[in-house]
Amino acid sequence: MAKKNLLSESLEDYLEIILELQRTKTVARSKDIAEKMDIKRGSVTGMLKKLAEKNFINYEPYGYVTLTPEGKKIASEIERRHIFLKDFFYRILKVDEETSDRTACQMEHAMDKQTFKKFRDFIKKVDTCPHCDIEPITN
Amino acid sequence: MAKKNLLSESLEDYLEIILELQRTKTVARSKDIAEKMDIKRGSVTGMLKKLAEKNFINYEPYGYVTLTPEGKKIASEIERRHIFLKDFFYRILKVDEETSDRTACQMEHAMDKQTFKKFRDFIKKVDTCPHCDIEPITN
DNA sequence: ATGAAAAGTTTTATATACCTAACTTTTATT
DNA sequence: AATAAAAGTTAGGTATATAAAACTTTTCAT
Repeated sequence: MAKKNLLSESLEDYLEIILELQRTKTVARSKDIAEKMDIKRGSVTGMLKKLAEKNFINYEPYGYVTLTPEGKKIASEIERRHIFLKDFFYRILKVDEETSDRTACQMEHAMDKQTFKKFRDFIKKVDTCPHCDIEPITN
Repeated sequence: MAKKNLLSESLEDYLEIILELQRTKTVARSKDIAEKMDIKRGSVTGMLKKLAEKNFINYEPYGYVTLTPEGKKIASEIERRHIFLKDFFYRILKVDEETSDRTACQMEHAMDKQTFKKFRDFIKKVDTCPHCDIEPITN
């Protein structure tokens, strides 16, 4: 059985970005979400309503957005994956930064919890293993 | 700049499945595509029309479906990725087969050509390196 | 050769996630 | 306090990918 996520990839991205904005700007504003995602402000409102309905954010019209505990949990998990994957592509595989970021953003939604853990443990082991001195990858 | 694919993930999946059906059943039938993808027959028709319009398949109403050279090229690439990724999850990470298959299916669309090549080369190297004897992963 | 079953198609409808443009609320300036 | 600018919302519209159900074409058994 496919273990279906509660949230679409897109909604997970919103949570991730809201978390990031909370940290860097103290508060998440609709305009900044729109800018980060390169979409229009109007599109954000509807998605915030969905997230509020599912209880992942606190949202009042014209107010600021904050993550609920459940929202924060998911956002943190996605963010951790993003950071790990981007580092893997950028530092280990020597993919350029922009591509590393974009690819991480795609892949962070693709694995279930257990699979991602196995993946991360595997990469970490290889990365830190003194015998596994993988040659720098060349183009 | 995001190097945008010509095809959506969904359309790429259709091509991959058509290729597989061509091999296993000689010919790709609408019904079998629907079954493989767990969708309804009616939904297949519209997607086949799109693929035909973009010149990735040969399609005549009520006829059989075949891949054009361009379609075959893409289908083969996606299939290669699928096989590699599934094997990585299943054999190397010891993820169960169904999950390995599903995760491969998600990830096969996430990386651009160059990034995938680097990923594959990295995994291959670790997998065949006599010093990199990664302990079997335990749950 | 006919009629039923199977396969394929069409039409209408749904959900998701966007956009545009007009409108409202908030904020900031004077 | 008035008002202009900025931020946010709303309403209507688009594209993608699906479903349901009626309809058409093809295939197959007799």
